[in-house]
Amino acid sequence: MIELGQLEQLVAVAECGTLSKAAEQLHLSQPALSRSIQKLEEELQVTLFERQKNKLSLNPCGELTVEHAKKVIGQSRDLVERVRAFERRQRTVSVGSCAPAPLWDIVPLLSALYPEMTISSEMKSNDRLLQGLGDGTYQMIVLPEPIQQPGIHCVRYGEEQLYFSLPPAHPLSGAKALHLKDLDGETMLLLSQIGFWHEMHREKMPNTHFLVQEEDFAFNELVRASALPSFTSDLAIKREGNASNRVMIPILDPEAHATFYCLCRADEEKKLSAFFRRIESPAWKPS
Amino acid sequence: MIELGQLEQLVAVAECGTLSKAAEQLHLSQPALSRSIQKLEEELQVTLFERQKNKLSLNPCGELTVEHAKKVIGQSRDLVERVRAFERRQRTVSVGSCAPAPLWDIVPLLSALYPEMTISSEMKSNDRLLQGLGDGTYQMIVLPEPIQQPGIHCVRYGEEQLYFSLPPAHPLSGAKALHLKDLDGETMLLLSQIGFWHEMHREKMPNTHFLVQEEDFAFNELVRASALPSFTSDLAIKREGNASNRVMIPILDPEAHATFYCLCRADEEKKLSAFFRRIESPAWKPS
DNA sequence: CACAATTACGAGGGTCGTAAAAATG
DNA sequence: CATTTTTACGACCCTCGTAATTGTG
Repeated sequence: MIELGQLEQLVAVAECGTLSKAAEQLHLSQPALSRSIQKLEEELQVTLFERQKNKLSLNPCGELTVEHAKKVIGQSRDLVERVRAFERRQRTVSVGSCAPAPLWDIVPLLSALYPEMTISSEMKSNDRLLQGLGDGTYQMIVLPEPIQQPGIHCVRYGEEQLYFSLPPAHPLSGAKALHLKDLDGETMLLLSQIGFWHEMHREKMPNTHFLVQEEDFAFNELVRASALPSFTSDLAIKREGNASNRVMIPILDPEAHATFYCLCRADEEKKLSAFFRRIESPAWKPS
Repeated sequence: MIELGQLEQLVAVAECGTLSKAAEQLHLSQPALSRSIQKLEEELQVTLFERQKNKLSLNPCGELTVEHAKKVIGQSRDLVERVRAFERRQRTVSVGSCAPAPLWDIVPLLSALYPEMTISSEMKSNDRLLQGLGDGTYQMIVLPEPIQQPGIHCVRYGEEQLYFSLPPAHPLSGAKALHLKDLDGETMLLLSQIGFWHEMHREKMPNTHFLVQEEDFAFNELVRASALPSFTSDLAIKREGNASNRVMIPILDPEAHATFYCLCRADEEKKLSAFFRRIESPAWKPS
């Protein structure tokens, strides 16, 4: 039986041009490679090289063999890649979310419920999420609205309320509640990884100058150190505590309030049943 | 590195359902196969089977692997096949002819000129021959007419004259020459392997009842033992001598005279140059 | 004389088979 | 108790590397 190792050796010789160089590349002694090639020719019952005592060069038959060998080798590499990728996917739950807050609870919860699984998560636009749910990129997605579709399982997850985070010296820091337009036109700090909330900011506060921060740490430092207004939410406050020297003022616009829904494909609902049972139970509250 | 042998073993286990049966099929002890499979899983870094102490069954990942393994194995078999076929073709000259007589000389001549080559020959219709010359099935063909085409090399080879072979007792056995229609309507012996001559018989002797013989030996026996008229030709007479107790009478119809031409693709003319030089030399005569 | 391929030969590793163990229906 | 898988162990074959040979530019 012909073996992949032999084909690799043949290709190496073909590409190096000489046995010695190929042997070096293959971490093999040159005599060993010489024998291997001879054995390959024996098993194929075909001579692949022109022998000129001192030189070895592919004959037409050898060139054809190399050509096919590359295909076979490529396909075998492909096999390994695909199988490993498949296995990895079997062992991972991919979650896509429209906003960061739901992931704060969902990822740890999934980790706890499926300890042998890898949990991967990312944020994307609603469109991308739905598409990814369909094509298998995600096993579960979080949207700010319910989807009623055959083949899709949809469960209400929780809510999030947006707040302004103002320094006490701000003129509006005494207000009980505000609208988005009340601060429109000012300069505000904003995190970049906030998912679908970005749309709202663009639409309802078109005149605001946002200083967008990529990093969580940098954002928090600026919030503490500067007098610039920024955003937060009930979930963020629960998670990180009240930022020192900041006043949190709820935002009255309906767009500043989100209700999140967890969706998965109906044919994968069973695998995630433990998760859905948990978030559907009366005891469940986003912490 | 993963090897084809391991993939074959995997496929065998998948198809046999059990290690023992697969081991038997592979002419291998069952423990050895058990280890090989384990090693494959190790190298893939993936478990392929569900282990139930007593039973071994493919998991989804294993099924995927088997699927791809079959492809790789198939492609490697294909490699061997193609390479061997290519090598065989490198070492053979395939000749196609419209009639048997030219091959009597051409095949031995090619064998003598190219002693390291295998000469293969067969008879086909003119259409098939031309097609086969184009697609590489034949390196050379023999037609009863010249072809003037760019990319095709065409050389006159020789001629053949058809004769009636009559028993002395036949009413026409005294004639100096005859036409085909003179014997139309009688019962005649005919060889099956006569190439394009068949068309002529069908067209010019539509009322004749032909007793077609598949075998050369049977035909000759019947010619000797019976009083049935048959055909022969100048080339056949030169080759086999005058059949005892038969009168050979030339046939006057132009269709009973053939001029043969040897054709090859212009891009292969060089390989066959020795042959063409020979048949173009003034000394050449079909023996 | 450096470099390339082949042949010879001894050592080491890997794979095989036999034997034994564990588990199942 | 027959069947199946896995582990243990010793033997053997195969391939490797070193060394030597031959041939070339």
